[in-house]
Amino acid sequence: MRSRPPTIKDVAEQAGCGIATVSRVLNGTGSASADTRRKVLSAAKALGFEFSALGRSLQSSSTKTLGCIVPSLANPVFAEVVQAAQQEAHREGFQLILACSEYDEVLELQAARTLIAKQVDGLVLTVNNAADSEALELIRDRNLPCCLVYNRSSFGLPAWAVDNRAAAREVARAFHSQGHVQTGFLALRFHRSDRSRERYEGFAAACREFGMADPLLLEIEEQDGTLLELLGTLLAEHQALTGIFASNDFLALAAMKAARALGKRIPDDLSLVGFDGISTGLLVDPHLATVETDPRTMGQGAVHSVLARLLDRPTPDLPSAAATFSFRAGGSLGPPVPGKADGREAATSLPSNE
Amino acid sequence: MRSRPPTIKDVAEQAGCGIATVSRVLNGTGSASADTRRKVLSAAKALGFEFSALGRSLQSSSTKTLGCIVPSLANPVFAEVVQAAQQEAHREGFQLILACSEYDEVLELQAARTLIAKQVDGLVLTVNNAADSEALELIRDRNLPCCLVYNRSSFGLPAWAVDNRAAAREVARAFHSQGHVQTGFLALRFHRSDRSRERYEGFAAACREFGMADPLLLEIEEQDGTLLELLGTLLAEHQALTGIFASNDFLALAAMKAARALGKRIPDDLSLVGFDGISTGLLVDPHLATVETDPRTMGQGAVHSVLARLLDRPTPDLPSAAATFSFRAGGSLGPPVPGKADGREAATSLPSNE
DNA sequence: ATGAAAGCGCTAACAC
DNA sequence: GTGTTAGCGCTTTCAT
Repeated sequence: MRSRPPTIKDVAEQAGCGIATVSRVLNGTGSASADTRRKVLSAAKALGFEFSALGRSLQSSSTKTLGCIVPSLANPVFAEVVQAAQQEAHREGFQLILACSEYDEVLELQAARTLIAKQVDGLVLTVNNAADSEALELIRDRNLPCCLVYNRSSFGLPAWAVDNRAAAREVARAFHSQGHVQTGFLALRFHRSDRSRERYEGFAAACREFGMADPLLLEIEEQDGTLLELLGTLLAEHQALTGIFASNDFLALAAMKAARALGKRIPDDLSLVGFDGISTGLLVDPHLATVETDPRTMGQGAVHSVLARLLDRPTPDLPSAAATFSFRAGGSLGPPVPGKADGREAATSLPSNE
Repeated sequence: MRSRPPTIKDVAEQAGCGIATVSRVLNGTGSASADTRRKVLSAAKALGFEFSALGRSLQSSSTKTLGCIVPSLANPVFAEVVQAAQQEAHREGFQLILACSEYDEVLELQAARTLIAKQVDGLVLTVNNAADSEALELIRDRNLPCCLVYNRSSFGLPAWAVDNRAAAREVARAFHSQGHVQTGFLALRFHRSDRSRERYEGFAAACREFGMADPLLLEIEEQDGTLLELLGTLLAEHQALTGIFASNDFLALAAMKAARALGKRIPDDLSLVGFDGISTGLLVDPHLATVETDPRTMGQGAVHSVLARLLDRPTPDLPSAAATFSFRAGGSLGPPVPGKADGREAATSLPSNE
């Protein structure tokens, strides 16, 4: 049986004094005679007493807790965001309550409600669609300190975000300078991610700007289970494309795998560019060309912004748009090589040596 | 300015009734006249009232919150564990407070303390060294519902763990059946992870059993920054090894990259086997041979175990040792090919087609 | 220096 | 059917 944890009252009793004295001594606030102090201290130790954050929070109306909502931890980008956010919060004595929206707006709203009910002091979150998120609306209405991550600012909330359109333009520029004309944009859960759509729109606009063909939008709804097969089918249907920009690195890597299964050489038969800059992209051969972002800085920055508001500190500077990403070239991005792709011949080519 | 959120008292006042009535109506407990009900409901809506979990928890001494401690979210295995744990907790109406120990026992203990102070109803965690974790001791002393993940049972706590020794034995068996004799065990943060040590010990014992040479222990302390260089040096120093078992997949993939940079062909010049079964291992070419585990099942199961104890439900069955992993062969594991490794020649070999 | 008491938001036992 | 009240653990006046 779990015996009720000792309370301040138990300590007071054991020490033979009032609860106020215990509070004062243990918190180092107010004064006490050396004798009382000793008695309180030893009583507390004997009982294994620790303050309950509950009573304290109720009293102070501050839980020292931040809510954190991300779509999923399966994407390493969000795992890193959360990890960094947790660390930064911890440094300031705050805990993190984690919720995953699973790319679902209903869950997202529900999570926001729950966290608000738990009286979190602030929130850090990536929403599915910042422009019309009920969760954000709720938070804004409650006037709760909050910062977005990887979403562009919305509802007047601060945001640590990547400039998706500018980044996508760099990708288009890179494809163009390598001589690509027919490209595709590969997206997973397109309608459930404003990031993905911004990347597509920026890419399409830039392709036009550089005189390339409009990129083909290749949407995928399913999850990992059959992902490789779906990609295989998709790639087989669009042999004319010489380059594909994927909405994130994981998808790009999967596409690379699927393309290889089709006998395609990367980048000769098909160039691939991802988005995010996850470390795995550097472990494959050739490495994945991508838009590198910095999830750690984002997560940390977002917490910092929230805490600044909470603790009345100067608001931290948001990074300039240009500083939110950097393009990683080479590897899976090269000039298109004319001629029919063939698995056997491809196999005799030298692997890139980067 | 953020105005104080409305309390039950505000609603009672607005509805012209007592707070108990409000509580009864809004909680659907007890009865009320249709008229009162209507007034309360509309008052609550008008005020945007939501119960504060704080007052409720203080009263019920249950926070509907679970603590979760993992070493890091950088390892996808733990990211998945946490994600699954969060989902399972959510299904039962529980939230998750997340803490990362960063492979540090001090942080681990501190996290446990904080979570206990926050009055979490239970804990799910992976500790650095289960056998002598002060955090576990604390939790055990408090008699708090708790379940370990990826650690073997310790302090009498239930555990959803992989049978590291048995799994490592399968790895040794695989190496042996391919004709390997001189192998190495590559470990990151060896002394900070009982999992890693168990894998090594099981591997070493099994190598002996199969008549192979004792595996060379290759330890690495540093983090990612210079990881590839360190690995390159290490591999260059141990050219005699034909096979390496890495303590986790990420490390194995990094080793693969480093080996290639040295001009080694995988698996001809060097066979590699990882541990965990992260999805990335299937995206590289050749795929990574590894011990597949199921982090989602582990995370979910652990929460389930804790909740069972919390809600007085029958204790779920832990998986049998043999069911905690499965060996994935092929790909980066093949027979050792005699002859000096050379980058140029290696380049002309056919890539594996799995 | 220290104790008594109010009050944070809520639920439940008890009156009426 | 509904209001009053005690009490969950704590901090903080306010007396003494």
